Amino acid sequence: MENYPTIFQASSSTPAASHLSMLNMANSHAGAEFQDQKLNQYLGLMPPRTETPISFMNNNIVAQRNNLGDAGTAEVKSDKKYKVEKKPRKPKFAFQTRSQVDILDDGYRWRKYGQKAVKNNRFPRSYYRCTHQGCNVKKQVQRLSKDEEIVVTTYEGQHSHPMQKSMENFEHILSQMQIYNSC
DNA sequence: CGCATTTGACCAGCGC
DNA sequence: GCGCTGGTCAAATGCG
Repeated sequence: MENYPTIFQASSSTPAASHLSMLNMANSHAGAEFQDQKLNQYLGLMPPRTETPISFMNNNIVAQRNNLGDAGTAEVKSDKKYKVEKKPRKPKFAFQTRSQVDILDDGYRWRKYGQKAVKNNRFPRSYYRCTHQGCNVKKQVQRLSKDEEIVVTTYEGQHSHPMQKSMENFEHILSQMQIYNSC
């Protein structure tokens, strides 16, 4: 399995706290300052396969990215029906959250299009696509086998539309993160 | 009825 | 070349 970087480690130990609006920071034009100035800067310039965590916001939240490239928008059609992305692929952003539930409400609507068993993991990986027309943002959701409270959500692409839910969720998540990080 | 989910099949990439 | 694995498709099914 590819080792996607973990952008955030957050906690939402109750289902009611599973809103993750901060995802928008890394994937849309919603305009959080640190997205452009810090996150993109770091993420765009990280050397290949760098494992060094980069801290921002506070010392307990790390951002990492592998070098998947950013020229991956080109797609080719195989001789059959499948659309296959060329490599290098789009940048991916992984969020690691501690949650009882797999489905994190990040303010966007997602449609599940696949599920696969993962090697060395007793939990399947689920594949989701943003249902907004023209927006082909994808995400994968996977629960860790060694710690089944940890849910890794991997985002690919940028939303081309505003999120459909209010930013209240974001504040809620931020407070959750602060609680988590103070532990 | 419309939309979301499930699930088996298919395809591509990679390592051996 | 072959097998394994990840990613996607699409028909069937479920649900409000």
